[in-house]
Amino acid sequence: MASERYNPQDAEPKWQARWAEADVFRTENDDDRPTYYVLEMFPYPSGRIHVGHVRNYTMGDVVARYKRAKGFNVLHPMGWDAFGMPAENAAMQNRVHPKDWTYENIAAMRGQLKLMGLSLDWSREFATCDVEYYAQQQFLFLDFLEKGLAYRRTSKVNWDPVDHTVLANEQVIDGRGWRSGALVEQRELTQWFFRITAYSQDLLDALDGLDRWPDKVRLMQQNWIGRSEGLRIRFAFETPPSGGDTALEVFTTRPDTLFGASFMALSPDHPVAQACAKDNAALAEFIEECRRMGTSVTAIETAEKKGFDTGLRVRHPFVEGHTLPVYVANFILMDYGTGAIFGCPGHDQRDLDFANKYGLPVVPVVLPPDEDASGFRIFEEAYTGDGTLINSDFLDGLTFPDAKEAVAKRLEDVTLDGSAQAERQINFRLRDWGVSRQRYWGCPIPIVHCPTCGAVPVPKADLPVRLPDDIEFDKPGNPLDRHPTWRDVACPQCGAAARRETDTMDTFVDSSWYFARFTAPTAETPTDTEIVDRWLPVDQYIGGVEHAILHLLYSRFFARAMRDTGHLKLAEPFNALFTQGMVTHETYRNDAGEWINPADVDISEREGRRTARLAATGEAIEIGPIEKMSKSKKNTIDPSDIIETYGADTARWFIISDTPPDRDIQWTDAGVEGSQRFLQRVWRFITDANRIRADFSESKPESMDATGTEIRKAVHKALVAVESDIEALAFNRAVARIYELVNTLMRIQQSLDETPSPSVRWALREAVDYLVHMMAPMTPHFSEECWAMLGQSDMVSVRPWPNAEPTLLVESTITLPVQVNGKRRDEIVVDADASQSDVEGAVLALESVQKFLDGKTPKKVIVVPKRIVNVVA
RNA sequence: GCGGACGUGGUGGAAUUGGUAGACACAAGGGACUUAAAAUCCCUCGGAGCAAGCUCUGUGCGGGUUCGAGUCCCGCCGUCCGCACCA
Repeated sequence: MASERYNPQDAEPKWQARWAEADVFRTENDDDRPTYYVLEMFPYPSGRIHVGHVRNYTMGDVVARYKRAKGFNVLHPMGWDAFGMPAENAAMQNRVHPKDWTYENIAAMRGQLKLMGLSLDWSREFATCDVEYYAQQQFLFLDFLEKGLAYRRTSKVNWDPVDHTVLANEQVIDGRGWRSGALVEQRELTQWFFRITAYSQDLLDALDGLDRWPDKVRLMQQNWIGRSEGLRIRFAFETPPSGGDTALEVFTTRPDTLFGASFMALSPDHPVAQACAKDNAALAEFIEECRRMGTSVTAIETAEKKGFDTGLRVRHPFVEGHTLPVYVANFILMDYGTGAIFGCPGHDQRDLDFANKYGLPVVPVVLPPDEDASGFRIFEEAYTGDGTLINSDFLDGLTFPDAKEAVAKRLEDVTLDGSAQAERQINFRLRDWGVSRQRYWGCPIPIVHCPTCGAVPVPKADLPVRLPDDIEFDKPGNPLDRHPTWRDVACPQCGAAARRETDTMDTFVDSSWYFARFTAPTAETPTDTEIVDRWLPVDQYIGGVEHAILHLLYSRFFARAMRDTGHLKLAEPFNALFTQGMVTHETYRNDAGEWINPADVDISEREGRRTARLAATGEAIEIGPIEKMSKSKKNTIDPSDIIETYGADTARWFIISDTPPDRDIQWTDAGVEGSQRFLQRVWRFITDANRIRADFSESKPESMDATGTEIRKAVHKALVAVESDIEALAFNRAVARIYELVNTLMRIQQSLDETPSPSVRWALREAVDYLVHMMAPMTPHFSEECWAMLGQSDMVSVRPWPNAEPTLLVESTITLPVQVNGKRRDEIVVDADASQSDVEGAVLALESVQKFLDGKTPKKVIVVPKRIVNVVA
């Protein structure tokens, strides 16, 4: 029976096996065709794939399959971002080795991904925890070290005293460790850094050239890099502090407000503050208090501006005899600028709050354009806008850019202790990237610490530094520190007893260059320079917007650092970036307020009213808001369940339908079932068409009849539309085009008589052929099954994309809407090449237009060729 | 606080970038087929007015530019996101 249903449970494993057998998705590096590298952000092997992965990898696969059909040599690899804390947490909780846990998860997830029918070159697969990969990363580290792009210094860190580890700022919640809940301490630790700031300006400038990145991401990176131009000014101390410098340096972007300065403020960590605290117990206590306050968001928002007068005073650079008090203040950051500011209360809100609290003078020096100088006062609100200078001696009357320039010029020429009192400076918010982690499950930093030679790089001949397998997780902290033998080595330089560096690298390092490694995953060096330059930059990178800053910025840094160490030739790794939206789902709760998984809920809808019940017991369930899928709200869907029930193609089709791929998509059962129904509908259509279509060997009739032409026009127009939609990653529009085409074709097919003409039969053959091709990137198994049904012996996955015939895309006549006074009143069919005056004449003759003109002559007739006609009465 | 994005039927969303608003889909309602269900097919579906062709109205709100505005400009309202004591 030809009307059998399409059965994905049989078809999908069959085609997956056929693809694997023929090895059709293996990519060779030496191939004459143009290259196309499409990459989706590789997953962390948590154990199960989630629907977000399905969305991400389906989008990439559509592009990969489409580009392959378009004649490109496509690189579409997959790997695993496999180092990281969850493996160690699992080790502590379940007494499994992080390595076993990780590789088992990878095996499970690889199996799940294979069920999706992705056209991946699995021969290039690797995990970042493979020693072959992290060994190469250690080479890179040594090369960076040699170039000064990696270095070591002490730095303040958030230290969790219970877990014995450093925490990132995001892992500190209200001053406590996110896992342990312990009060976080500030500790000075010696840490390894990558000198990302060496490229601050370049990373910023090059954003302009990334015109195929979302503006949003570029802007976020721009803000993150945070360039500001200003002046570094030295204020002479009236009486220098003990052992300190003779002048205090500050950075400011508002040198124009210098005459409004009424105090100086130091960070509690500023050397001068530290020095003063030595003989001032009260100040030492104040500094301690500032430290305890913490860095959490709420602490910062609610904290009162507080200060402590050190008793020191500095001289105003322009006003002879005028001195300013020096405070230590809790709102000054040590790691921005110089860790010291001059406070101008009139034009900075924080400075104003501070000045009001401590009774310091408030002198307005910038007058808003619409204010009168004599009446202008500042009380509770600082004026931060534009204006002209007042109360400022030689600056009076200048606009504020001019004033900035005037101050800079004058201070550059004034000397203080033999050097200029000020210099222009560009400051960045971006800081060097601390990569040390006190963790086991990461890439070991290839360094040996020798009591005499210091930090000595492990010679390249001795690489890799392998992670030892025999470790214990019985105590918190880094097990490498407690390993009985691993850390004890001879110094590579002097041979004396020395210790290995036990810190491992931040896992963001692993993901900063994996895209390069995919081009030659077994090379003896980090990259094969010959091959990597052929593939990079990645033509299309696809992933979540949550990586807009860190991962993408680090990767851009790595490309530059790898270029400067000879591993690459380019600076920008990703030519085009696409950030996909999240997957959301309704939430459900029972009477007790517990979250319920969608799989356990039955939904019914009558007269627009939706109700939910627990499938097992019939208990009423409350339907909550639609939210991002999360374990905590239990509103997750397991892709494996969906694939088992409906097949991968249904899941793939659903996830790219309807919603634009950069927006959040709502997962609904109804939507999935709709996708399933559509595939069955196409199956029926092709089955029916197959009965009446012409044989593939039959030649094209000399001339097409009207119905044949109608079919062909619909098909060829859909083809070019689908092409441009896929090129634009507008998969939802491509899907809508295909729906439209199938509707049209089915309508025509239903109206055919018993024995259609040769033209129609031939057109129908072409129609199903093209339809199968158009759907193949989205629903590959289904398309193969259709292709086989049409009697083809090869696979549609290796077939070229069909060509549209230009003559079928143009119409000889067009339908123009006719407006009278901007309102649509009628439409008119005209020749495509009709002259404007012909169109105008025809429109004015229309009865509908006459009716609205009411015998009068129109003032004006606007004819927009091939668009619209508007009659102005 | 600073920066940015968005607002279209019951729902997801189209709209060739200033030219027929609501393509396509989901949901809902009605009908056909069936002993029945599933599956499938047909019809209706922004609002108001008449049975219907038809008319008016309609893209968060208020103005403006234009022959013509979902699209451009100004001012509000709302939602979401990023950064945040950055001098």
